[in-house]
Amino acid sequence: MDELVELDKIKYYRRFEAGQTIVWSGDQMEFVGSVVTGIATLTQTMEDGRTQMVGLLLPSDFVGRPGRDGAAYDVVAVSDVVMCCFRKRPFEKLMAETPHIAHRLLEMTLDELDAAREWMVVLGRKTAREKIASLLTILARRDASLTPDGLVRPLEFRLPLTREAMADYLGLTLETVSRQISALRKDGVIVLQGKRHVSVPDIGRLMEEAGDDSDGGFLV
Amino acid sequence: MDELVELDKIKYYRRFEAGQTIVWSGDQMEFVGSVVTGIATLTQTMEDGRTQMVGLLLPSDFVGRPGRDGAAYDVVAVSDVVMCCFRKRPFEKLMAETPHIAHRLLEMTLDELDAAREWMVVLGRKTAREKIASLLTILARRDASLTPDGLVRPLEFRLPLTREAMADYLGLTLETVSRQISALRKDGVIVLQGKRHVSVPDIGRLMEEAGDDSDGGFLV
DNA sequence: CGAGCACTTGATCGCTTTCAATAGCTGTGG
DNA sequence: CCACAGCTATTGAAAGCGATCAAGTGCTCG
Repeated sequence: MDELVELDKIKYYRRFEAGQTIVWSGDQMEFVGSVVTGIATLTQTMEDGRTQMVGLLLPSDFVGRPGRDGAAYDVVAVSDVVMCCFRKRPFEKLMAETPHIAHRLLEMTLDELDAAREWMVVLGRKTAREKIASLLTILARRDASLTPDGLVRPLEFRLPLTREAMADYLGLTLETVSRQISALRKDGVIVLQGKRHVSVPDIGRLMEEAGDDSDGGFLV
Repeated sequence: MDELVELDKIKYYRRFEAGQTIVWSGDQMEFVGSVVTGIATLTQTMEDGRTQMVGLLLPSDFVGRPGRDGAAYDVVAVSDVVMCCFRKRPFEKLMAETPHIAHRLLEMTLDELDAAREWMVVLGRKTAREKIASLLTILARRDASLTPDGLVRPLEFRLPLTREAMADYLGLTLETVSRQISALRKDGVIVLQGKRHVSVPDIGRLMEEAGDDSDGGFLV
């Protein structure tokens, strides 16, 4: 794997604090990279201040658009974030020379496109309650897939996002997010320990609430 | 350009009638290709029948996911459609051998991803009126970019979608679409000749209504 | 202890949906 | 030629869901 050696030579790490903007929309991007630890968001803001999250970056997710100069969206660190970065020009050069990297990038971009389209259904057609359940399902799945041993029961995870960030992801207001989370808790779909720790007694139930065709309680 | 010759060898054309489903979600896809003439949509349907369009395929747009077996969405011909197809296996083989094709495909996928994210803002944060104006802006822009001479004024185009298809694109009901189109017409933002022919006296005005930061009346 | 922040909860408003009736168009068959 | 079915689109009235406005709670950190 020669290309990994080559990638190693040009990689470096950067650390960002929670709340810090990693990239400003419209700016030149001098690097591409991937999230190592922490959570970041991709957001678009309209002139009047309405904002919509268009991507949620969890560890292992790629950031940047090889071949494009400007950043299309703000990238904001939600928690403290460590990123593995490659300077853009050397990375693009390497990409041009190593087909394997381009292929891998295409795969990842297709995955992102699928995720974006899945999210369009959530935004366009789901109720507030279904939106919340959908987000929780995704977070639960991502969390479980990162746990090496596979199926952890009972399913528990920490909410990485504030109510406002969830609202921006879901096209809702933070008040509605809060109300729907309370409602799911009252109905026993989720159990909260504090404001940020969620446990899901029955993932199948949660997926039903999300309106997805789950018909099974298993992940992945 | 050797790869074009190779592509030529494996390409063929298929014709689909308006209303016909080109690909069923979940089915194996035996080809990839691109739209030559006509309009098709990518849609996702929930079990209870709610449907959301997640892509609009105009001439030159690519269809298919190299490296993936199943189709993720229904592809439906809105008008009569002619597609240029390549059998999937030979195409993938060619792609593996010719880095240029993989690069081109990555470019196109990044474009689609941008379009999907732009649409997430529309779905999540815009009002019904802004949604309609956004769709009309996109159609006007696509239409103009296809006209070889560039800037055609006055801006006129045929609406390729039914009210219901627009509703599915915008996450609205067809009644709301109808009402908002009527409202934009009453306010002079657009002029209708019949139900399907639109002319836009002032594209800047339309873009303002879309809530986008236009600050200029020029296209592209 | 008080300021600041994230969150919750309540009351009301209004936009979009829902339900329903009607119009216009096209094609078919008596 | 007209009647009628079937489809697309428009319009009206009423209902409902989420937004908005407004307190108030609980936690952390100075």
